[in-house]
Amino acid sequence: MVTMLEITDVSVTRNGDADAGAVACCAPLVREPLDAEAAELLARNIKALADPTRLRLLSIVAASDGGEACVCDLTAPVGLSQPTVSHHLKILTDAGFLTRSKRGTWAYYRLVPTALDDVARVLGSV
Amino acid sequence: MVTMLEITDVSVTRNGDADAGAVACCAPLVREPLDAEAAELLARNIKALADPTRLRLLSIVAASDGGEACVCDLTAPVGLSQPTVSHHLKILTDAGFLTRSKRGTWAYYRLVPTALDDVARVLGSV
DNA sequence: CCCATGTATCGAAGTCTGTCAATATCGACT
DNA sequence: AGTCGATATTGACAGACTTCGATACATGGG
Repeated sequence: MVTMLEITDVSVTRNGDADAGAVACCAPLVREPLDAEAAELLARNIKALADPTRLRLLSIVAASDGGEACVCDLTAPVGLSQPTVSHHLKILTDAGFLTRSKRGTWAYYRLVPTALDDVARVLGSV
Repeated sequence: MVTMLEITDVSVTRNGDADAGAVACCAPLVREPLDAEAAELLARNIKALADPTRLRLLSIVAASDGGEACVCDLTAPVGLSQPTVSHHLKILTDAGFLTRSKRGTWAYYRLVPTALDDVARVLGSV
């Protein structure tokens, strides 16, 4: 699918407008009760993960060659339309779990290194 | 709210009917791509956590005296009606994050020790 | 036996979510 | 310019979710 191409443009879009990947906001959740605001914030991040398609997208991107994948590589594995995949990728990017870097006509998505670990750290007590 | 009472009935309900707390189903998510079935299962568990009220309920229960709390102790902190709180507690119980033990007219909820850690382990790569 | 209390269930209203087809946008190549 | 290919956005629709009031289901006490 992806032809050889010299890398010209590398505009990395962290997140269009939504809240940053400030996931590791708080203590391990079982340590002390969350106030309403912290709960709202954490829930918004977890909600981005609470979908089977998005979980698969994350794992596919992570396992892809070079740690990145374009939309065209992702539609077939999850078996959904291109707009739907783009929509899910936007949600994951806005939540801070993915970065988007456009090269030519392709948009390459890549895992944000610590984002998932941060959520894991808040949930778990280990 | 809770009067002293001799412990007679201790019928522990792990989960009424839904899937067990088989959260730690799979590898760390970024290790290898999830198949559709594993993603569906994991997403269902994460979805139970993807709500601010439920996150607060979990943390309040965890921080409660004796590690357990009844519904009457939980409605006030989250500021929602009793049916709504019961509903959220059922979702958390069905997902395997809480256990329900009824003593007298009260229903006491308690954290399932490793449930949250299991989810954290699947998400994180640490 | 009846009542009071704590909890669960039911039904409904409003909102949010996942999905697609259609369309717009952007970049590359001729 | 013109076209083609990859991606994003829009509009629409069905289904799920959150919440509540009303009600039913226990259980313990008079």
